[in-house]
Amino acid sequence: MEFNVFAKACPSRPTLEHVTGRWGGLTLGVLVDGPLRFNELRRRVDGVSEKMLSQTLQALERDGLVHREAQNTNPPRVDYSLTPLGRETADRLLALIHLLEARMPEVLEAQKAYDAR
Amino acid sequence: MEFNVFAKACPSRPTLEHVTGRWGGLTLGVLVDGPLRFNELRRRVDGVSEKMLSQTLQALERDGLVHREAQNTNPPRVDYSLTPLGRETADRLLALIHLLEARMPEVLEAQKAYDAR
DNA sequence: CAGCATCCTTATCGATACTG
DNA sequence: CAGTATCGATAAGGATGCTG
Repeated sequence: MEFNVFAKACPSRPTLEHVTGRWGGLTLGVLVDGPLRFNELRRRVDGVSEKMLSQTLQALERDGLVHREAQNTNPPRVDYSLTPLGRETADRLLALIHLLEARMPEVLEAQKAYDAR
Repeated sequence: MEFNVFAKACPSRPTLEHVTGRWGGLTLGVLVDGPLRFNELRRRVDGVSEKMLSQTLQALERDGLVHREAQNTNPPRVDYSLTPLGRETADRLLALIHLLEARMPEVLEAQKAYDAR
């Protein structure tokens, strides 16, 4: 079977959107450093709301990229971690993120030039 | 200077969003094969509307990832191509896309398992 | 702590019509 | 051909209150 994200109806496209979406990428990104709990994640992914983080984690879990482990204690404790596939995905994502971060001076330069026209 | 996409106000975050956004990534992805004209792009990025493609291209051009070359002929002809930075970015993006496409069976499997609970 | 439910505001998007 | 302008539907997102 062939998958192609460039095709409108390909099932790979929703998954790509989860991974590259506003919060999906950042969530995967912070999880490469190891498992994190819900509120820990919230703090690291600066700006994400409870609701969005929750939704994002569910989508990533459903895609098999994130593993959710709930301990039935009081207070409750839930650990989120990357699956093997999640880690591979996150690695590629971080390669992109690091490139962009490193080249931001160039980007800002281009923006200034564009706006000056 | 330090850039960090995980920080809410970092200027790198909008750029990451342009690159990983719904249409930005696909647009960069098809441009790796060489320069394309507007309507050619529209056809290849299946599902994108005129408006979204236009906006996407402007954002990518402003970030210095895409080069726009307009010829003042009649009918008009405009070629879009990747800048060197755009190409490096697209390469990383494609690495991610190809990984996901290759592993979609695994993803679909995980989704089925998730939904069955 | 780790969420879900609800409401409400805002941005996104697509469709349509139009221009140089 | 390569767009821009405008509008209405829809979805994303934030704030708040509540639960086990």
